[in-house]
Amino acid sequence: MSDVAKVAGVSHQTVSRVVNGHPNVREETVARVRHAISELGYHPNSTARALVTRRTNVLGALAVDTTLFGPSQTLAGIEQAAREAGYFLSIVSADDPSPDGVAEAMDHLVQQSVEGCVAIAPQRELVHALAALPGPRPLVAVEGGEGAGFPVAGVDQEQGARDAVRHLLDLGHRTVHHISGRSDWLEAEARVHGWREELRAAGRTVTEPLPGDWSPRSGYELGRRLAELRAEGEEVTAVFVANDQMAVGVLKALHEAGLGVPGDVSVVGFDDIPEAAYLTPALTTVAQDFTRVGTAALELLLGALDAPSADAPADRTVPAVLRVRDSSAPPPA
Amino acid sequence: MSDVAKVAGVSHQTVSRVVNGHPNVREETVARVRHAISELGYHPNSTARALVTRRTNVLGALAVDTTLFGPSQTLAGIEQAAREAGYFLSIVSADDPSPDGVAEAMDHLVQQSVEGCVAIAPQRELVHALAALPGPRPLVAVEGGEGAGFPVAGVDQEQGARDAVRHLLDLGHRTVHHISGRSDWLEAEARVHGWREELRAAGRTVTEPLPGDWSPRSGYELGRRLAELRAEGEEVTAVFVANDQMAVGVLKALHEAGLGVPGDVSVVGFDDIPEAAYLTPALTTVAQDFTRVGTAALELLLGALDAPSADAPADRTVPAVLRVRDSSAPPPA
DNA sequence: CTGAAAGCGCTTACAG
DNA sequence: CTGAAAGCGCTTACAG
Repeated sequence: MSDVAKVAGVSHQTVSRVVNGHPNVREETVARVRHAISELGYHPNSTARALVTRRTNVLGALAVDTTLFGPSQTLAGIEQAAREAGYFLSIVSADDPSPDGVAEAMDHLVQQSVEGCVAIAPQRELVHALAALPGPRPLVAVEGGEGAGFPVAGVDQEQGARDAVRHLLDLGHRTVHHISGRSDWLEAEARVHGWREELRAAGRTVTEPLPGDWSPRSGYELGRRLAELRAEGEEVTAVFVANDQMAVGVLKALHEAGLGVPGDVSVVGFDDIPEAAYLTPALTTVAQDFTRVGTAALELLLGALDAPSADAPADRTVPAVLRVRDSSAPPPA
Repeated sequence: MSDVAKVAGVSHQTVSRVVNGHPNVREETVARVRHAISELGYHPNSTARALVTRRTNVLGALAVDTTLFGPSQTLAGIEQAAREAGYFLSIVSADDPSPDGVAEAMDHLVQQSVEGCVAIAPQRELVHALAALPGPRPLVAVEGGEGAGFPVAGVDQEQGARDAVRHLLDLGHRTVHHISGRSDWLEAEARVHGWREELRAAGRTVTEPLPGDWSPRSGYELGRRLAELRAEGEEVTAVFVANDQMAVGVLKALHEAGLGVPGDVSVVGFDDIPEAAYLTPALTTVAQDFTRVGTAALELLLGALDAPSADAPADRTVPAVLRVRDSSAPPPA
């Protein structure tokens, strides 16, 4: 900056003024300074600026298992929103949702003096660990479940699950089986809950959920189990699968068992991954708008940054939307 | 820090010494300082430190379309490797590979004073834009293609493609059709090249590649085209599809056309997405180890950081590995 | 083993 | 409209 000042023949604070667009600088001076800046290829040192303004302009993001579709999409949404708001985004992943793992990850963010943080926190354990930590504040959670002391942005999982079940019931199925996600995930729990409640509200039998782990493999195994149940005489005509990846496995298992979808069994997934519409049969599923969730989370964070004292910031819930395709139909006559 | 010094009854630079683990501090002093630190919940200000050491400890990552499996996996690999190396990772995405879009994204990184940058640069245009930019340096590219002036880490796309074709040829197919990826992507080009060369080396007919765009939808459309070609009398017994998502669409199109896989047509994909093994039939594909690519990219960057003068840093190539499953078999008799 | 001094590159009042 | 001064919170030689 002092080099620029020298070349332009002004003091370094005049340079600062033009860099920061302050008024009260003669036009000709501005021009001279700008010229010197581009001539020297000068870039303001963000570190020095941050030191004096006490604003780093960086936000932190805690990411989890990005091999999963949802988390990786959400992260992209957050990044985009952060950049639009003029912030830098520093990410750290927590492969390990234990208190220690989370503490280490958050410490990384704290060390960096982030101004705030959004945590993708789909697991119950992770949310608890986050709440217990001094960590960076303000903090907003994505898919985190309420009551942990920070605002939450997420998709209305329960509504999505209810819509899926209702769709199947409307088709004429007497009940709907469920293959659930990892039990430590809040989303898995919310979908189980929505599924169960919709069934109860309709006065239908509620079977035991088959516990999956989100992976195609577990979907496959549980799909086989479903076929066995059917072979044993249980009425299995429809299944709501907690995510599309498992649904892929279910489709395969059912096919191998000689069961037609949707002829014998209807299948509904969750997520609407890009492949969903091109599976055989095209998968009926519940779409989540992860980009909107990311944007909503960032709005919440920005709000907290603007008004740190505001108590009880409202959560943000994005609706889930059912997309009916070819894997669901009326039950066999 | 001065508060800590006061509480511990030492000067602030002694505090600095214990924080930075310098030798030559009396044990008892260290203990007193540590005590004061934890009592006050003190965290060193990374900004102030960065200002004086001239090291921000942050690395930048340029990400592209993270809805795609590969890029999002690679990013995760980079993040992990960066953290292990003690760096922070700031990400910025370039949805737009044009010079302007890239310039804006890289500028964001420059403003942040990153010490180096790894760019996921799968498109030719993006690589050129990167090379033309003053941008942050050192810079290493992932999947970027050589000759742009910075080291590159990536999977051996050509070898992967050749392996896929060889596998099909060994099965007895006379030739192999190809559904390619987005033509502006270097990986798409490398796979086309590998496919073509392997066919040529074996003296087989090289058909015109069918140009896809990576999406399941384009796979579906091109799969239909393939079925038409076959109906018109062309010998279509095997197809190498440039990624698994398109292969999903191809499988659907073939199925709808009444063509069996692998009975009538063998299909081989690329990527080995989690769903691949659970499609019907389980997809033979070429796996890429994105985590290793991310790690390799970071090693390259760290090397460049250590020895900025080292000329012609070697590129790093990770082998692709063919995974034979159920979608490939000998041609119909 | 420990402290006084200088300085990293900026911005923010304060003068003029 | 513009400059001299102080200070953000650290680290790095330099003394002692």
